[in-house]
Amino acid sequence: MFRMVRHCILDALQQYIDVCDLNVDIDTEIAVEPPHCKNHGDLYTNAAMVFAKKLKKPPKEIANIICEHLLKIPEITEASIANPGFINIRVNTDTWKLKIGEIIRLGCDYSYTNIYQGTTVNVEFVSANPTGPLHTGHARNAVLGSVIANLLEKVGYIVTREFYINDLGSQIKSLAKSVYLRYQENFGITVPDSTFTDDMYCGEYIRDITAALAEIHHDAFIGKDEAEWLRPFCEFSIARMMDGIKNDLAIVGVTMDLYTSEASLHARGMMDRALTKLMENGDVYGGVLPRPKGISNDEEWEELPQTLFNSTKYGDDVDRVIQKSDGTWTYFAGDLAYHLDKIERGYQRLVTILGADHNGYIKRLLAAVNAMSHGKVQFDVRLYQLVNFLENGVPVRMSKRSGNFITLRDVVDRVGKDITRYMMISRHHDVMIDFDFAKVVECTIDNPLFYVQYAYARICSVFRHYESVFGKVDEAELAICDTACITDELEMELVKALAYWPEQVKAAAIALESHRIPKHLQDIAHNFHALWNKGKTNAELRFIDRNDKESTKARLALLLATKFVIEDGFKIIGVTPMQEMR
RNA sequence: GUACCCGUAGCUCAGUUGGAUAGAGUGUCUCCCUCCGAAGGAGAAGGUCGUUGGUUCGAAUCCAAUCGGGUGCACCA
Repeated sequence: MFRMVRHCILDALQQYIDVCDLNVDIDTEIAVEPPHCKNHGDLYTNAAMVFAKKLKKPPKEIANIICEHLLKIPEITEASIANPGFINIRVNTDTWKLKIGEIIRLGCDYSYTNIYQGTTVNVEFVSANPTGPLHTGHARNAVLGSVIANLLEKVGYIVTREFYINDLGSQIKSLAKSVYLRYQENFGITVPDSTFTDDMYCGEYIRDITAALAEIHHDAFIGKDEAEWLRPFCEFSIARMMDGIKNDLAIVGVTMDLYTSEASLHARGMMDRALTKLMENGDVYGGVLPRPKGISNDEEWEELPQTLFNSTKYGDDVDRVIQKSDGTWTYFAGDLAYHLDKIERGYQRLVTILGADHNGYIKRLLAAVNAMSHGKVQFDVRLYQLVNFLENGVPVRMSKRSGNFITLRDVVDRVGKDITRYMMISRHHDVMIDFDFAKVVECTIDNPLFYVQYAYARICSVFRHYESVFGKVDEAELAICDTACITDELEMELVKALAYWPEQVKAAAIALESHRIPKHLQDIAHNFHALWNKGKTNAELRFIDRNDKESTKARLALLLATKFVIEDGFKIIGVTPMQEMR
């Protein structure tokens, strides 16, 4: 219905003007939506006013043309113009009700719109350093990334979910050293905590790695030089940490398609490739950077000549160092290499999910991708605000090194996967979340997720009741049953809400905003609960009428469609629907 | 100092990417099960969309200032 109106608008204008000159994206630039005020009809569009600006013609003239076309569509019963150029549309009731059968036939495919037709997109998310288990901040990243990936698939993208492993650098060495210290303890060598320097890791999980190491290698590395044990300890620690991270992801329902390691990029000479690529553009030069404003005057700062990327040309605040004065690569060089790797793998679009603490990093990443892909790859970085973790209103301090942090596993163990996922995505990614353990646990009843779950459980309950009266439900039969008895205002509102669902999924995908999905599910659940309660006072609206199988089937068809849409929404956000909640 | 984000009902947040009379949940008040699940529903009350200008048919939304809060600002990863 929504698409039909959009295409009709496009057709209307094509007769009078060359639409190519307008270059309008009919899916994103005009609104075709249910109006806030019901008096305005079923749908409204602002198309006439949008085009009025582009064509420099009066909105009402354009509105007239569009209305004429809309009225040629048999399903549209009314199309009128309101000041200053809104077009209000009414659609035949039977046409709305056809959606019920359509939803039952299509199931979860109902919300699929192939507007991006197989465009390839890489969604990089989590990418936690393999120096410890995932914590609460990663939980938001993981859930957000996975839902965005699901949404992109809904609009026709071919999605690769990717995790970047930072397995080079000083943090990994610190990890290996920490493991080595604990390893010694397995053989009676006491290591006081003071041996651990600030940059080392002394969480309990280090002992888990150590125990496994000692079992395999026994005391082979005791008393040996660092040069001998550092490399194997790095490799072993990373492998163990990544196993743990993969398990952590699994318990929040996240599966990656690909893990790419920084070390492998290094081994393939990707840093050099990236440097060469930028040199070809003339974006590399040797120079000296000014002292950054952010570091205090007490700190040392040497002005040394280095290899720089001219990132300011692409909107960055300052140019960035690729190679230090001693010729070694910077961390940013690794990211250049990684993003060149992604570009060369042929993705048409890249999406990266990062925590708010990376906000200073976005501009240089955008500059890098823009420069290396010659502006041909669409690149979106989504920042999410940090999760404020509270225990009865008191903020929990977390430090990765001391090992004093709440892990993702802790959260899932206490509140479960579904509540964790729902909490992490039900708010806009730009807004901070207060995640209070005590509240989340004690207020599960108040959690909006349960409101939707309850609607779903009630629907399932009706189906159980139906089967005890009329026998097994035949879904194919429901898909084609006569819906003439569906006439009540609340019933029609539910039908229209279901009809609107694919549009909402599409909009959420285009905006990369996962929080819209739970919001719309709540709206649908609300429509359903209202209808349910109306049946309490008005017996004619009850779903099951023992004396009238035909109208019972029609109402069951509506419920089945509602059930499918909730299932679809839950699938997108990765939550399991509950058949019963007793 | 500077970059990015936030500021909407007592509280927690939406607001479909500039649309019509700004909406939910929660809390307060009043009602609704002889009944398919009351973990629900109907209604009342609650607002200078931080502030001030600007852009236009039209602004919570865009722009410029400004106030308050958050997160960052390496040649470290």
